[in-house]
Amino acid sequence: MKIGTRARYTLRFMIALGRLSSKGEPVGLGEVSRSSGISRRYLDHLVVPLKSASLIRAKAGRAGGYVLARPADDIRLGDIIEAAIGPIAVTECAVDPEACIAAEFCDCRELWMLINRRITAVLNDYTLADMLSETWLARVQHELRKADHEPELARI
Amino acid sequence: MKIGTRARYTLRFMIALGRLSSKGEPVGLGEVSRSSGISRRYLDHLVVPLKSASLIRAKAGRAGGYVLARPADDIRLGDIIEAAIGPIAVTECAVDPEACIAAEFCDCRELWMLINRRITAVLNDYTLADMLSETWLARVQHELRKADHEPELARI
DNA sequence: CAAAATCCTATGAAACCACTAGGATTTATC
DNA sequence: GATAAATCCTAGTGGTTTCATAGGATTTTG
Repeated sequence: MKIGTRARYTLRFMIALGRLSSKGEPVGLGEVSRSSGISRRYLDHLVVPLKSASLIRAKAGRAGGYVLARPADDIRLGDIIEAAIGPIAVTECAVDPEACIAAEFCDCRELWMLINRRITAVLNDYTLADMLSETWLARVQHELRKADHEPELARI
Repeated sequence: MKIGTRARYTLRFMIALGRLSSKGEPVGLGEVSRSSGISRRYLDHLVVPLKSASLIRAKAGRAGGYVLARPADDIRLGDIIEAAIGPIAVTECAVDPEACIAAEFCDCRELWMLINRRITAVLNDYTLADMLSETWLARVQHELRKADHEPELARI
């Protein structure tokens, strides 16, 4: 039930890239490394699946680097996470009904499916642009309060 | 982002126990093993944290076994899962604000918190009694359709 | 006492994760 | 065309966690 550093760092990378490449100029991994605190060598890895998924574009050679392949508001957080670690599937059976070997014993499948949906719902509701915007924090904190059933508890 | 067999088997164990011990008689692990398809030896392990969390009670010796320590409608699914694998925390920082070392770089904490809340919300909304009831499947499938924004798609 | 159960400790195999490393290739600039 | 700066490709390692089995000690009831 953990989200590993792979997914977390990948998201942080995309946020950093979104900030640094706003002018459309390629950004080198060295610069991203400095501004995100992720080791240059590790970034090398994170970048591969993002490229395969066409979320970023690379320009090789001197003065090369990476750019977002699409506008940030067209990149859902789920796209990023799935590129990093594959499809969201808290269990096999949550995603593939056939994968449930113990169907005769086990009534848990719909529960795992429900949890899976709740996670993907969050990830699909927000885009990279949302996380880059000024109002991001306020928006999520508002959502958090709704979940809490604690309406209107100002914290600023 | 996986829910391991530990948590899944523990839940299945509790469901099986709930069914078998409805009369308040202790149920042996041998019987649970047969009816749940989980190896007797492995059940031995799953049972320990459930007992520590006072979700089940053991009666040792001949004709001993386990019983639910409370009525099933007083046992939330979250209680079971947390007993099995500890607090739900998709990331450290989602649960402990201090755990975020990279706060200066990273704006992801509220996102992980939100996902964490969505998961615990499901787990706290339902009880073991819900999963034991006849209407369980229909209820969850209804929830799933709501999430889909596919209102009223009958499937029976 | 003996059977049937819980209870305790250990261990091994496998998978997964985080990260490092070396070096090949590409390409803009001089 | 050489060079520097970047991407790109392939390995591999150390550590942790997880899944599961096993042996045997202890408890308690018939």
